[in-house]
Amino acid sequence: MTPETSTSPRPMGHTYDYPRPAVTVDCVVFGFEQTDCLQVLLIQRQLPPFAGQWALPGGFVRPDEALEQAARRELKEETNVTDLFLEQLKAYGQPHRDPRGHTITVAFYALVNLWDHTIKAATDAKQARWWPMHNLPNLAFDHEVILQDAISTLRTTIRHSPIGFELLPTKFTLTQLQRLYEIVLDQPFDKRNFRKKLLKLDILKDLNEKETNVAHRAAQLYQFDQSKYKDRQKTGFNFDL
Amino acid sequence: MTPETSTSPRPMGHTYDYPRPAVTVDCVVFGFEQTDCLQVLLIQRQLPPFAGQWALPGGFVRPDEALEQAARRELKEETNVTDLFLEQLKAYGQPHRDPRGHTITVAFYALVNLWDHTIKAATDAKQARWWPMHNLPNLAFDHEVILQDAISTLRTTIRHSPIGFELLPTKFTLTQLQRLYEIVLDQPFDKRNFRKKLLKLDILKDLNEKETNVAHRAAQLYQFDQSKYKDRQKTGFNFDL
DNA sequence: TTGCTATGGTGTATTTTTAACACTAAGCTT
DNA sequence: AAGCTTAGTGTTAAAAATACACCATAGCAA
Repeated sequence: MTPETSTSPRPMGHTYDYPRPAVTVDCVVFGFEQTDCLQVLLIQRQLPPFAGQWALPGGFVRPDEALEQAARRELKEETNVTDLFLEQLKAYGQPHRDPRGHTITVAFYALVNLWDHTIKAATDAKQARWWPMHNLPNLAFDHEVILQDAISTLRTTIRHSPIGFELLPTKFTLTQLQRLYEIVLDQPFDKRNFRKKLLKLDILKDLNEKETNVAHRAAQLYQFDQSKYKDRQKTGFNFDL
Repeated sequence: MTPETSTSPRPMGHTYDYPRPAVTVDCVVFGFEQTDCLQVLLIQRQLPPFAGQWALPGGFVRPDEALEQAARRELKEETNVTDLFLEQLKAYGQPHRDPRGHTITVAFYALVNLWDHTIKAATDAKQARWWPMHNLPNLAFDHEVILQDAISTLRTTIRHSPIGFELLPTKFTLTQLQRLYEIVLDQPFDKRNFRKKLLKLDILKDLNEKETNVAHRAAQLYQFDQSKYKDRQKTGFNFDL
């Protein structure tokens, strides 16, 4: 979400020779669940404008704070999520996107895996919860636009760069990986071809370890091998799934 | 470039409850010349900080001005370039990137064709000129970083989306197009394969018209056909050169 | 213990795409 | 008329993408 007006104690004014827009950061946080759907983390606004409406987590950039740092801080404050994959999406600066006045927001998108991270909803007076992509509430500000841009960027990026693993537990099966791609790209893949292709990339480490507690044949577990990936990159190789 | 401090008459102060970073836009303008090299448009700073140094054209975002609009305005003011292809690159907000204080810049990259546009250098007190990519001067602020990011984005984007045509005259030959790709991607292409691939995409209009005033066999002229391209897109087709 | 259910895991044949490669054609210059 | 310079064209071999169906194994229930 974008600026609050009265959360912290009111300091004295800050004066500049020329008018300045306000600057915020907002985060589109994607999560993936075995429920087989992509989810987005939203918070419910407590204060006007758009009080009661759902919005992207975010807030003001502080003095001398880097943009990414601001995004991580706000995410921690509002949703208690830390150590996630975070990448800049785009800056949005339409003059009337915030009814309180000219506000520029720098949007980020983030990927978390819901196995390792448990989101503590409702910190402060703000409620945070996951929403399935298919069934989103109305969003405050221009956050619908930002969210759509984020999905579109996620789709493009996941095909050209191995970021999908960020949405899975460290140890995963090839079927889980395939599901993830099918859901994000909304497109089915052939099981045999998918496995062939991925194993041929030679960026997965076979853990010689199997799933447990499943009511069927246990699947082999794999792990994304970052160092293998970097080696392969040097040899002019493309991920391109 | 980034903020000036004393260009316009000094208005009275503007006061806010919380401190705000300054917000600017900067543009990486790419041009392509038959000299067979990619060029970047830079301006020479007249005022401190970094007076005398070369920098990306840019400046403050005005109140209630959209980001892209600000970028276009600054480009026109500083270099007299209008009507160009302009796309947002990234926002840069490292706290000390501007010695005058916390300043966030939203960078854009632009493509112009040097046949149709003639850049009027030296408007105002600022000098503007094209620099070949291989031989750039030192740049002010963090503009080297921005420029490198822009090239890298240009390389990626030109391979997946038909933006290369923006750097060529409306009517061009297949050889010119191939040169452009070779220079931007710094990679040779096989003449026959390149032509086959491009013609097969079916997004070029054969103009039934030939080059003139050349000291050798005249080449066929083509034009990028945007409507054909959009039709093809609908059929789930990828540019992917 | 048997068999039912659910998911894991594997290979081959066909088509499509990519890559490598060299000569003739045409227009202008001298 | 010869020579220079760039335009324009087709084939073959290798690699990659696609389409497709059955047996294996673990847990659970009868």
